[in-house]
Amino acid sequence: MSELPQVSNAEWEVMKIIWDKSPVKSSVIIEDLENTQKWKPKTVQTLIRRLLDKGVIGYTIEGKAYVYHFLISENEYVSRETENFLSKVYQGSLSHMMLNFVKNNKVTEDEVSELIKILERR
Amino acid sequence: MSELPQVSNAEWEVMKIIWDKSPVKSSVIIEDLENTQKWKPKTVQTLIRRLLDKGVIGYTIEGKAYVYHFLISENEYVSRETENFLSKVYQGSLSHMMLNFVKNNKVTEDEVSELIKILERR
DNA sequence: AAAAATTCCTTACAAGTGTAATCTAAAGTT
DNA sequence: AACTTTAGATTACACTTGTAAGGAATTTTT
Repeated sequence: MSELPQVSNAEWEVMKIIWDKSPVKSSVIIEDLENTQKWKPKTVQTLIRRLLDKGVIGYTIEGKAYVYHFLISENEYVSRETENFLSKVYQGSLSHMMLNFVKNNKVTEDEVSELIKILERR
Repeated sequence: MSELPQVSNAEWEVMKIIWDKSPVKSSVIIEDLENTQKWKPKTVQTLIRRLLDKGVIGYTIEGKAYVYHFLISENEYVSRETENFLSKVYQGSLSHMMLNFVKNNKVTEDEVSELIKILERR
């Protein structure tokens, strides 16, 4: 199902926190992004609201503030983003991507051994 | 230099053709995308125009029609897109991505051997 | 209780995007 | 030369996104 709502880049930053810390109060999200992204609290609240509207997150009320949680898992989104990216840039092929990395010397010696280890341990 | 202009997804489809066939007449681009994407000729022309405005492509006049060529290489864009993607989704780490692929069984046996071959041949 | 602070909801607004249609000028056809 | 076709330029228009500010209600502080 292509039912995953779109999540913009800015919204993605909010999702990272929610995936990480869910359930989480907005104050925590706001503080985090105020530091890491220099976003105003109002900006963050807009992003949270949009994610609610899109049905990507939900909340329960706990005393005064809302406590947010994700409704769609990180894995679903990561998978979709990855597929989209690979098909857009590398004809959908991970090997293509790897080839390009190697060809352009974008991987260090160490990383190469790590990658091989990961692949062999499969 | 972060001077690479943004290229949207739809524009990217146009670029793929231009990178592939440059120098190329608009009629060729239009026909291609009419088939592969079901886009109207006018839509494609808009995209071409925007790429011109952004300075991603240029043209020379040849008789009646323009002949387009890229001004920024595919490699530059592929690199940037890849970096953006990795840093957004996998904390900038190719190993992370690979780990995820392996963990979620997103690679076939064959692809694994191919990847290893690519890595070893480096 | 009044004042202040917090948190959510509503509104804003420009730039970018997807997806074209219309207008205009040049070139080809009759 | 008039007519038709083609291709670029201009205009359109709604939706998304980044980036907030203003209002309202509720809670906390004094």
